Order: sequence, then structure tokens, then C-alpha cells
Amino acid sequence: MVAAQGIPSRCSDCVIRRAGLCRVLSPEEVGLLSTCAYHRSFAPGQLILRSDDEPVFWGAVISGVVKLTKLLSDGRQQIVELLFPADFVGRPFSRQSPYFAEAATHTRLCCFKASEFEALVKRHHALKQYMLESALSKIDAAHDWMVLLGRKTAAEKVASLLYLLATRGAPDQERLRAGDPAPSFRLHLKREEMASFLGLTYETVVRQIKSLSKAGIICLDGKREFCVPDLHALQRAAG
Amino acid sequence: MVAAQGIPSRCSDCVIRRAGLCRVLSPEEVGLLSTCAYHRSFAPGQLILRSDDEPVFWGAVISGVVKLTKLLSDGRQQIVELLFPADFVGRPFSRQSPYFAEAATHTRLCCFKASEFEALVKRHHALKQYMLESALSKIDAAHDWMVLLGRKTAAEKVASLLYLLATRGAPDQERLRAGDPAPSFRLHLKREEMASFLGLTYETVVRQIKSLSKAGIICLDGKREFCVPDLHALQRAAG
DNA sequence: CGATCTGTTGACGGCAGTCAAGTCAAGTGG
DNA sequence: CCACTTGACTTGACTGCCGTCAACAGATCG
Repeated sequence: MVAAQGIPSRCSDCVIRRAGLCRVLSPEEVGLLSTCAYHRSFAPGQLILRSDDEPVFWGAVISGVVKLTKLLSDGRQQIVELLFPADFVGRPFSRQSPYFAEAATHTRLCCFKASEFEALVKRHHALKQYMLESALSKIDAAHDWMVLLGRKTAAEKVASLLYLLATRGAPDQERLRAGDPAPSFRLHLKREEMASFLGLTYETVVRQIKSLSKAGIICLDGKREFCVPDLHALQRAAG
Repeated sequence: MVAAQGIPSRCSDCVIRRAGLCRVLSPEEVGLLSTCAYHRSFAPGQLILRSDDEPVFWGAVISGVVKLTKLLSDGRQQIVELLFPADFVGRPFSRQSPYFAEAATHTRLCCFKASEFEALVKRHHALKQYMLESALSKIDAAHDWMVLLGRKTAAEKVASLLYLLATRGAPDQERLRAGDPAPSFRLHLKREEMASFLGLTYETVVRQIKSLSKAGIICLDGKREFCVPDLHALQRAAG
């Protein structure tokens, strides 16, 4: 765990005050949480949590993208989840983190002590209800991703990821919706990270992006800027 | 949903009274639940919940194995989870089931009304805490399976599934542990179901089982009876 | 300027999918 | 009891998708 300067947070004017877990907290509960909360920044590639470590803090993503990864003993790696702003980082009620959490982009977290958060969850039922419903949603998302990993072709996998990032991976105002006039969006992941999330190699990701681009389903502007002329076409390509 | 005879349950002498969600319920809470609980039997292959339907009941597995499956629009299928005795069946706090639930073996469920169970969860904090912790565990398991689907070879996938079934898929007293003297255990899944869970075809599963058997890591007795001479060897073969 | 990181492209090969045929056991019905 | 069907499983031949390996291009940076 890397030492970092703690900046006291003021929740009332926080950009995620009305989203994620903070949304369900009453002003008093936010006050309680904010007494032990502080902000931290992470550079791209920087480790946030180490697998098997006992985490000392958890947090909420304020900005940036966090990837959760697991390793096989011989080094093969799989990204198992991507976290976006307002998502919760950490695994309550376990002594060991089941995965590595790593900043994919420059990332800001609102952190709080693990023990104090667990106590808060146990006492505050709206928060516990939120944690439960959000865990159930994450199970649904994991199941969807298992279908992708087990049954989709490389082309469908890449299309699925681009669709996900276009519709979910950006701040609300930047998200694409059906009918939008082909705005571009920025890809926050490297080719290698896309591959690691999709169960592919990065060469295959490169080839499939090129193939989608040739088919006119996406257009590239540089390496990281995409536009999607027809969101439905992308969705169809995703299977 | 197939009509079936309801049999009033008596929880106190139920085989799963001390496991799963029933374990965390006080006698009074069990009493409350049992007023709306009834047992149902399902034949192998019989549908329990249909994807996109609004479920009218949820339940707990008393005996048997339940598979949760998802479909792609062209019919490709993926099993996303297997449920064993004491596991909870259903997706609370959602109007639509995200998957099909189907009996893999002859199965008995203890069913209760969806609405009454949700109300019970909202009021009883020990139950809500159990549902939360069990949801978080299921996320961990789903993540592990994503690593399998994304990164493991066919041989490792089959070995992983056999390891899982040997150590988790049987009633407590039949589970294998390291050092046990190679007892045999019964495989409850068809080759096709194994393939569907592993992201493979059933021909590949057949070939990999044969290959593990030739390597002496497992031995076959008929098609469904397995023994594992060395559990560690199987674990190593699982990657 | 070289070093490093990220991304691209091509050649080649192998793992696992596809297609097809065949075995075996359990049922079913005359 | 036998002929037939059905479902589960096995095996072989072939193919192709995607992984592997290698070279290279472009950007960034000290």
C-alpha cells in the first residue's frame, strides 16, 4: 500500500454525493462517514489493493476507472470487473481481498477505514440494503460476462466491450444512447487491458477492432477515440 | 411454471435447518417463514424459473442440483451457476429473473412466496446480513469462474470442475478432502452440462475426461462414477 | 538520440470446434 | 422376447479461429 497525502473530504459538494452508496445515506450518516473519509489519488497502473492482503481501507470511486484482476499461478491474468465513478471498491466481511484492484486511469478515491465502514453497514439498514442490492446487480453483471467469456466469438467480445464502455463507462452526460448523432467517446483502456477483460490476446483485440472499423460499425479517430454511428448495429455485433 | 402439489413443511426436522439461510433464522423467524413455505419436487430437466418472468416464489434447495443458465439470441447457452443443497434459489429485489433455473437432477425445493420473503429480509437484519454475505461470496465464486472461462485450457477447465464437484458438490459426508483414500463420487451432470458450464463443447469434455483418466489423475467407473486417487494432483491439473 | 511503451501487422501452428458415424444402455410397445 | 427408438456418450477426420512469435511503427520522455 503506497503512502499518500490525505485530503479531508467535504461530502456535501462531492460529485458523487447523489450517486452510489452515498445517495442512500442521510445527512447524518454522511457526516458519520465523512469523519473517517479522505481522498486519495492513484496514477495509471498504480496498485490500490493487493490480493490476499487484509485491506485497511475501502472506498468509492470519485473519478477514473479501476480494474479488478485475478492471477493464475503461472501469471495468466484476467480482469474480473471494471469500476466506474460512484462504484464501491473493496470486499466487506472478508479478511482477504479476493483480487487486485489497480487504477486503469488516473483515479480519485474517497477512502474510509474498513472497520468503521463495516460497523456502519451493520447498523444502518438503508446502507445494508444498498450494499445487498448492488451486490445482487454485480452478480447479474458477472453472469452476463460469463456468457461472453464462455460463448461469444472474439468479434462479439470486442463489440460487447465497446458497447459497455460507450453506454456505461463514461460520466452520465457523455454516455451514448440509441439515436445519438455518432458522438465520439474516449477509450480508457489499453488494448492489453481490453484483452485481459475479454479472455483474448491483445493482438486479437487489435484485429477485431480493425475489422469492426472496416465494417463501419465503429470509426476510429486515433487509437483511443471512437465513434459509434449506430448503437444498435454495435449491439447486434455484440451478439 | 408447472403446477405441483404443495406439502406443508415442518422446519424443525428439516435436513437444511442448520445450513444456508435457515441457519441464521431464529425459531420465531423460521416459524414465520414456514407459514408460507411448502416443498416441491422437480424432475431432471424440469424448469424451475424462466428468464424474464416475474417469479412468484423463491426457495432453498433441499436436495439435488439446480443449474442457472443464460441464453444468447441464437441459442448458445451458458450455465452461470450451480446450486447445491441449502443454496438459495431466486433473485430478490428484481422484477425479472435474470436466468433460467432448471433442475439438473431430481430436486426438492423449499419454496416461499417472493413478496413475503422480501418483506422478511427487509425487517430481519440477521437474514439481510446473511443474504449480503452470501451474495458477496457468490461474486467471488463468479470471479473465479471468469478466470476459468477466460484463461484456462480445456484440460484445466475439466479438472477444475471435477475438483469443484468432488469437494463442494456432494453432501458434507461424501465430500473428498486431501488425504482421503480415493473414494468414488457420483457425477450429477451430463457431459453436455459440464460443457455448458465450462464454455466448451461436449466432445471436448469427453476427450479431456479421457485424457485425465489416461494420466491417472482420475479413474472412471462407468460414465458417472469417478474416483480421485490424489486430490492435490487434480488441483494442480486445474491450474 | 536511444529507451520504453503502446499499438499494428504478418506468418504460422495448434487447440478446440464442427461434422459425422457409431456404441451402448435403457426404455417402449407389439 | 424381440425389434425399434431414444438419449447419453464416444471416437475419428477435418477445419478454422485465435494464440504465438516476430518484426516494426509511432509517440513520449529523459
